[in-house]
Amino acid sequence: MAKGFQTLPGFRDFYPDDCAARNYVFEKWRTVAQRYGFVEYEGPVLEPTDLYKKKSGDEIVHQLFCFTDKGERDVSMRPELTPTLARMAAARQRDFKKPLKWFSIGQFFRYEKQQKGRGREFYQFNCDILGEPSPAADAELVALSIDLMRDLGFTANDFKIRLSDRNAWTDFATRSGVPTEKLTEFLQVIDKLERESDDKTAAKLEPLGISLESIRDFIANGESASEVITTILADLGARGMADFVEVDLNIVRGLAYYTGAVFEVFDIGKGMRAVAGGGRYDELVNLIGNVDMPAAGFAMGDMVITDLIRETEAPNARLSAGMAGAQSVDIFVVVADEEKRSQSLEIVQQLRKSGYRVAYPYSAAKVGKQFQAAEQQGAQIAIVVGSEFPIVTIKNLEIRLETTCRFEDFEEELMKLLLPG
RNA sequence: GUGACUGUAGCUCAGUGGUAGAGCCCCGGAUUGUGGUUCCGGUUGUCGCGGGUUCGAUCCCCGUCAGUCACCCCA
Repeated sequence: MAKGFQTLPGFRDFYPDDCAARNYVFEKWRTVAQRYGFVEYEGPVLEPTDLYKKKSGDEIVHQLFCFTDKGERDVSMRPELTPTLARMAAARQRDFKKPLKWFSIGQFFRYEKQQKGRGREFYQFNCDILGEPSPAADAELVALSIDLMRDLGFTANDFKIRLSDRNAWTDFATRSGVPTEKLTEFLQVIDKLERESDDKTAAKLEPLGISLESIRDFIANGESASEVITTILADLGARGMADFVEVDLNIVRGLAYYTGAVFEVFDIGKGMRAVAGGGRYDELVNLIGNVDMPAAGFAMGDMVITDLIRETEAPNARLSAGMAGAQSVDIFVVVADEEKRSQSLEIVQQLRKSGYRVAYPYSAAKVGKQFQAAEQQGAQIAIVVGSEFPIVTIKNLEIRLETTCRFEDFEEELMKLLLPG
């Protein structure tokens, strides 16, 4: 351990169990997105650094894995997908019917100090609707995130959606006389409202001519703060999802590019972390690709959600079941007599051809050991091939019931054993 | 980038100023063809790395690297 190589800080090895857990999450992401009619896409892992500077400013470079390639290009490992998506959508926007409903599952890199729920490499699910200005698109994304959480095994007791609308705040600011150029600064103050002391917040608000009380009042009446929120709530209510949603104007999200509704998937009681977040960004595609295209989307990272799954009973049970299913075989062929190894192989391949997951021992081993191996690999069925071949024994390992039959009939007998259960 | 805590077998951790243990895991076995229990046996460590104090350090001190957590940030 002291010698040899280790992973770089913030990078992970995925041993089979880790990989199974990761793939379980991926599978949920993918199936729920497809259930909503989203199609999958992917972009390059390496992009010109300017792509990110354009969106986020020059300081972003400190948090990028960036370098100069052999062609003297300034390049970066992607820290997020949205700029790539904006470029792709803009470049071929005439090729696609609107709205575009696209999702992606990919790996991202950020040069940051790692901590709980955050490494230098992670996977992220991105889900976006482009070319659709209606709040119906925002509601659809919220609904998708709710269904995703439910598919993972979470209930309304485990998480909630905190829904907000940046325009509610910009309207509020305008009414209150905040100059346009101070808007971003104002939103930053709102963003930090929950984390900063009242005194500090009040001090920051003073030069903007706004009182903390008026902010509090506004938040208290969030439900009626904007028409968009009302529309989204009605939409989600019609889906029977009202219980999951809470209007919370505290949410504005740090990003400068959000232009309308924003939301976060928030866990309840396990440390109150945001497990996913997103919102409307109607101007970003234009900024990156010079094409006007309204857009909304959200993203979920693998680290926080996996932590949360492991810490919550029902979701964790589902995860374990999913992992076990992915890592087990269906049938174990016991080579009881080495003389019959070639006949065993014939059976093995026939079963595999039929689509079963099949394992068998590579070297001579006692029958007891082989049954142990069958057990350990999660096989439901063992087929014993021994000296009595062409008679073989088929055993259902769960109910410990076995029958014998001729080798020619074993698949038929197999079905009988699998069905009664 | 800042701070706190931690760093002993593959894993979870004991331990003592005189060169180390337990459990789990893994491997083998329990009168030669039937499995989750049980029993027996076995392997493994430059005690994170470098330096210092000391007759001597895994244990004390400094540094470094790594990990964990918090802050910052969070696309």
